[in-house]
This record gives sequence, structure tokens and C-alpha cells, in this order.
Amino acid sequence: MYLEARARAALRGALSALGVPSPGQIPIDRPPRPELGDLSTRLAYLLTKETGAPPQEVAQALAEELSKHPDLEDVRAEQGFVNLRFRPQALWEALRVILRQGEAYGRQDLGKGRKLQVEFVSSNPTGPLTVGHGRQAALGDVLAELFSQLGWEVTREYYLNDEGRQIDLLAQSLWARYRQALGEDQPLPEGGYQGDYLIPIGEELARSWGDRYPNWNEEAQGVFRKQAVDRMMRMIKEDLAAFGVRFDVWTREGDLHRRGLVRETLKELQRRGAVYEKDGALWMRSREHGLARDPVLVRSDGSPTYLMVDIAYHVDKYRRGFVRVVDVQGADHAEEQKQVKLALRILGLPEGFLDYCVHQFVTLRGREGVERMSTRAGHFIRLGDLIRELGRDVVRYFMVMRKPESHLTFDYELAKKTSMDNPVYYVQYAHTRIASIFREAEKSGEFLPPHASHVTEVDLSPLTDPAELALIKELDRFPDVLAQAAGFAPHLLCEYLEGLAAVFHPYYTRVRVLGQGRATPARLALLAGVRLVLRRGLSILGVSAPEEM
RNA sequence: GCGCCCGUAGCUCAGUUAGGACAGAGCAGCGGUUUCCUAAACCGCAGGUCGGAGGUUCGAGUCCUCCCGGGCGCACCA
Repeated sequence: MYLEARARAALRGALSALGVPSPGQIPIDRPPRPELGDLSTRLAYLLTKETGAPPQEVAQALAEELSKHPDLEDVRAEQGFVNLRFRPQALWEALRVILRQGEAYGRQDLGKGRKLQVEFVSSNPTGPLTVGHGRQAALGDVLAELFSQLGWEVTREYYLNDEGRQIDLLAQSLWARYRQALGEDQPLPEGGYQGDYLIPIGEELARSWGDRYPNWNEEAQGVFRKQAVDRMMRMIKEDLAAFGVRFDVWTREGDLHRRGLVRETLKELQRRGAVYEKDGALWMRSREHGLARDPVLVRSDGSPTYLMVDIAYHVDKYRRGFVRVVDVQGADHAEEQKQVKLALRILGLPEGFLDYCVHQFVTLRGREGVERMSTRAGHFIRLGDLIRELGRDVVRYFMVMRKPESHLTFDYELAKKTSMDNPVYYVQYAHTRIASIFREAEKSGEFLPPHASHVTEVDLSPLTDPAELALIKELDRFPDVLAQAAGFAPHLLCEYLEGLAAVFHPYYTRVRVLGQGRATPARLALLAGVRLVLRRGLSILGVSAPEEM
């Protein structure tokens, strides 16, 4: 970030010296091979119109002008590109800037303290969380943390559907398990929830209630609905806690109805002419806005559909003062998302208020169990089991290490490994190795005080090894990586951390830090920077940065 | 049938948002390395007509069209 800013400033200076107007954006890239330079720009290609000269010629002129800059050495024009290399002094300064910021390094103010909500998981309380929910939980939590790092005031929210048909089915399924526990041959309802997880709850209810609810009637329905939802939510919350995910707000569908929000939102849609009646139901005019079909908002029995409630829920989010809302959802909701967005547009909410982070599904490979999951059929692998088997760190990391819109193959065998083949250990082990060096440094009296004021005073000029300079350049990228990762791409943070570790590990094996005279404090300062970024990055992923392994 | 997403090395994936320099990583494969801060490591080699065919462009993995393969959706379910 520091280095790119320096390069941009240098380029603007060179342009004005040449009498060429600066374009609004100055593109900075990384050359394909490090020997070409630290950074590069294809500026000359963009200026062909203004200058009327061939790119290589413009690049040549720029390069000549830039070589006068004190931060730069060896500026070259190659095939129309301008390749820049920084003097070590500039890199040392970059490291100093990082160390001075300490724990704040990477934080930005893009959000300017505005309110942003991330809604995720929002799993219906009809069963335990599955592996699929795990991806959503990790994605949402990491995105929320990223936005928070970028200066947004973030609310993590879980929407739970505690009404409707599926809950009735669940309640009746639980009732059947309860009757079974009493020795009755009560079958599960048609299309009911077959999973084993209701059996122990049914047994427990049988013990405490005895024969109090012999028949499935209105009273039993009310009691078992509440019981079932409470129990399922307890299970879900336990698994989320084990996964290190906390929510600030839980919104229940029932609350939205009670507050009259659904009715009010429907009226507003009607007022704006977006609704028509057919076959006793109310439909939204979506086709005339280019969507594939008109969805039902209110069924002929008068009950609102999930979509209707969802629209009202988002209006509520807007009223609650969120400037931006991000919903993390599976790919199967794509159609629904278009409908909600359209409704919000009709209702006059600002464009871009709502964004969906859509993710594809997870396939678990290398573990006994079913691949295709269905909560209703009782075919699934519990997220909680996976966390117990592999640990929170590994599961969280694996769930966000691929871009959301790609199908995720969760490699169980790899996840189980405690060698550096496992990317999580690879990154964590880099942190551990640095921690170990600092422990040794403390013993031998070469300890560098952790206070920024002291680290920043260290003479960094012994840092001349290419690997050392490469490490600084990597550290410098961290804030940009965070900003990019917040664009629904947390996998970029994983990739970055693995890359940083991949520069560090060989360096560690080759170069000794302790007992090297004046090189020692300089190297410790560098490692303090690496440790800082590793710790910060892992913490944003919700993964621990161990001192020892 | 229609819509959305994906198709890059044997495997798992980056790179596609803003088109640029001989296409990258990890694992698996092959071959090396151990006085010294944890070898739970490090170094090297090999491996690809970027699903296919057209097109736009000085330049396409990246943009457009068509086709093939996989996933998801197309409910008065959520």
C-alpha cells in the first residue's frame, strides 16, 4: 500500500515533468517475474491516444524521468511497460511504517463508521447445522470481520424462520418420536424429519411429560412447536459457538408479523401497482421487469409467502439505518434474490443497498458419510462433528479458502494432516517459528522490546538479502489484500498468508537470526512485522496464531 | 426448454471485477539436503492446444456469439 502510493506519486511527478496530463487512475501491477522489478505500470499503453507515440517510446521517456526519483533504482522500459525497482531505503521505510502502526496495520476507513449488516447462516431451526452451513458461517463471519477492519460498523444477524409448514412438520416429527419413546408405534408424518437427532429429545420429553399429549391436536402442536424450535436453536447455537461465530441480532419471522411490517410492506407494493390478484392469491409483477416469472406474495389462504416476508424484512433492515446489507446465501436462492432486489427497487430503496454473496455447495471428500445432504431425510454430516474431528481452525480455514462462487471440495484427508501439506498448519507454523525465535532472543538477551517506539528505532540497513526485501514487499500488500478480500473474496486472504509463509519458511531455514551482531535486531524487527501480519490475518479468519505447535 | 454459476497441470485451485510481457501455486510423481532459532522442514526436476469453435483487438485464460460437459434454480416450499 505504502509502496504503491509512492510509485503512483512518482509517476504523477514524471508525467507532469513530461507535460503529459495524468489520467484519473494510474494502474500499478506486479510484473510477471520478480527479476523485472517490484512494480510495473502499463501506463504507456493508456497514453497512446494522448501522446500519439508508440507505447515503448512513452515508457522510455517515463523511465528516464523516474530514474531521478530518490525511492527508485533501475527503472526500465520494456515492451511498453515501465518496471520499477525500489531502493532498499524505501523498503526499510515501508517496514518502519508498518511497525509504527502495530495492531492497527491494515485497518482502513473506507466504511467511515457507517452501519453495515451481514446476514448469514439463517438456517431454519429444523435440524442441526450441516457441513454446508459451515461454509456459510465461515464466509459470513470472515466477511463481517473484513468489513469491520475496513471501517464499517458491522452487525452480524441471523434470521430464523420459526413459523410455517416446515416447523409444523418438525413439531409433528418430534411428537412422533415422543410417542415412540413411550412405546407406541407412531409413524413419522409424511415428509417429516427423519434424522436421529429428534430421538433423544423425544425420549427426554417422554420422561418429563409422560402421557400428557396422547394425540396430535392443536394443544400438542403449540407445545411441540415451541419445544422443537427451542431445542433446534440450542443445538445450532452450540455448534456456532464451537465454530467461533457470534451473532449480534437474532430476528424471528414471527416478530415481523407481529409488528405489522409484512402487511404494511404489501400495501406499499400494492400502492405502487406492483401487485395483482389471480386465483385468489396476490402476485408480484416481476415479468414486466424482465424476470422469469411472477411470484406469489400472498397465498389464496391469506398467508404471506417466504418471499413476501423476506421483502418486508429487508425494508426493516433499511429502516434500522443500515447503509449496506450483505446476505450470504447458497446458489439455490438465486431466483429469490432477483425477486427481492426487484421489490426493493420498486419500493424505492437505494440501488446497491442489498448485495448477495452467493456461494456454491460443499462436497466432503475422504470421510465416511453421505455426499448429498438433506436435512429432512436425515442424510447429512453435522458441522459440529466436523469441528470436533478436525478443530475449529482447520474447518474455518478450509471453508473460506476457495472463492465463494466455486464449488468447494473439502478434502478431509488433507484437513486431518498436521504436516505443512495442510495450508492451515503451513501458515500457523510460520507464526510459531517466529514466536520461537523471539523466545530464544529473550533468553539470550537479544530481545527486542515489542513496543513500536523501540522497534521503529532499529537500524534496518542490514536487511539486504533478497528474501528480506521480498518479505517487506509482501507485508506492504496486506491492506490491499484486506480491501480486495472484502469484495466477497476471503480466499484471497488465505492465498496471501500462504504466500507470505512461503517466503518466510525458506528464509528461516537459510538465514540465522540470532547471534548475528547488528543484523540481529534488524532481522527481529522484520520478523516482528511478519508475525504481526500473520497474526492479524489469521485473526481475521478466526483462526488461532499459536506460539507453539 | 429457459435462467444463473463453474470448466485452467494426474488431483485441489489462484489468475476473469478494470484485456497486456514466455499461464501460477499446493498436493501427488521423480531426484537431492540434517553442526546451528522445532526436519511438523528446505532445494531442484518434470507436468497445461486455459472444455471446443468462431469473432472483437496491436494484444484474449480474461470481452462477444455458438456448442459440449458439470452444479443449481424455474412451487400458493423455505
